[in-house]
Amino acid sequence: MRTMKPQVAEKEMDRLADLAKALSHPARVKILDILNRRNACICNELVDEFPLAQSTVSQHLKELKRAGLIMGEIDGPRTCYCLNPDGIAEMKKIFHDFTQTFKGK
Amino acid sequence: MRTMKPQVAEKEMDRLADLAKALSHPARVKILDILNRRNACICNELVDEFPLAQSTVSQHLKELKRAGLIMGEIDGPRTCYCLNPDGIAEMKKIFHDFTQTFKGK
DNA sequence: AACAATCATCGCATATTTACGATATACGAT
DNA sequence: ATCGTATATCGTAAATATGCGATGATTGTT
Repeated sequence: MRTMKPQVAEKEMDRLADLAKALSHPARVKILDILNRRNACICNELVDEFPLAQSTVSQHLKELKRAGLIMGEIDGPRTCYCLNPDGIAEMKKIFHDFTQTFKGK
Repeated sequence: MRTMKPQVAEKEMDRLADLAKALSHPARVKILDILNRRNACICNELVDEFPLAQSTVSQHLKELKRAGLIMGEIDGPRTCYCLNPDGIAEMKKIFHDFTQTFKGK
């Protein structure tokens, strides 16, 4: 044991950067917030919340899916999006662990 | 009072996205970690920690400064970087508030 | 079968990011 | 004054991100 300091491992920092990238656009943060407050959401409804084209929203959804934060379930001609509990839990843990390493309130 | 749900305001979500952008590169996450574990750090020492050119590290430092997470104090021919306590505190609060809005562990 | 609706993907344009080497600036030492 | 060290900034190239409209694929409806 070389140090006692609460450390965040290299891999966790890489994953943190990856999650942060997924959150690095306001539209994506807001999508997560919407999916959280409603329990799930048809893609269409999401599009209505933004001044963005449908294809653009779809791309943002893809990035959130890539990061493991949401899931999309095909339901007839629609796609129903919801949070991915595992990804959200991981995000909570990693952000918590990281921010906790900093002293102060 | 229109809703009781714990909400993260639009502005906070925008700031979250901005902070996330600053954390969206592994090198920048690691710089914060280094500055946290040592109390402060000469730019030069930082450069040695990465397989990156000095100018590249300097750019990453600039982005972290832009986001308000670090400060650079000129000290003779060197620049001594350290965490910006206010920015770090804000980051902790905003990430905490946001992640807390999600149910589950 | 034809049509409308929903959504992902493609192609493209533009903007931003990332990285580097070269240069400029500032300072300390000789 | 010259030189070396440390660092920021500039110019540039390549990669990635962002946004849009058009197109495709799928499904439900008529």
